Amino acid sequence: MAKWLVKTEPEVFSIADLKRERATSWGGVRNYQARNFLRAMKVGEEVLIYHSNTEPPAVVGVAAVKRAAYPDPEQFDRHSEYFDGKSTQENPRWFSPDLMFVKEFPTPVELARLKAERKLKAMPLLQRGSRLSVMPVTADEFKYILRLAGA
DNA sequence: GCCAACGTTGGC
DNA sequence: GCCAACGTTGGC
Repeated sequence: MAKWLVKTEPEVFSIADLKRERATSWGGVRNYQARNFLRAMKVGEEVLIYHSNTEPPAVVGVAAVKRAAYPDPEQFDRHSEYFDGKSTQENPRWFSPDLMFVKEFPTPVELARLKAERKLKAMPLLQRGSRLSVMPVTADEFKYILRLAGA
């Protein structure tokens, strides 16, 4: 089973929102590399939730894949900011899985902390200039981050 | 198909 | 608010 990490801006959608809603469609991703990772997610796989563009940026908890990726309906909605005129029902471009809340860390693992860990230095999240919003995490990295969270 | 211009991301 | 990094767009 693969492990994953997804970024979200807490001002837009936070882990507290996910906790309250129990599950959500992880939509609006409009980057091909990230899209490919979303499509590779399988039901039951675990996903680290990362808060970006906030102070401090941090891994804040865990979700799980509830439903494998399906075409993101917003790409067909002319009034959505995620509308894509080049997508068709027959040939959708963008996909979103459903993610469900698993747990929120009592203590978030801050970006500065992740950066200080040699074992995590290969994570795309920590690469200079990486803007990838969905990425795979190795089993070791996943375990290690849970340990840093005291979870 | 190249590549400059532009927009976005996201840490700081 | 700044700006580096990167992806996308569009003229040619």
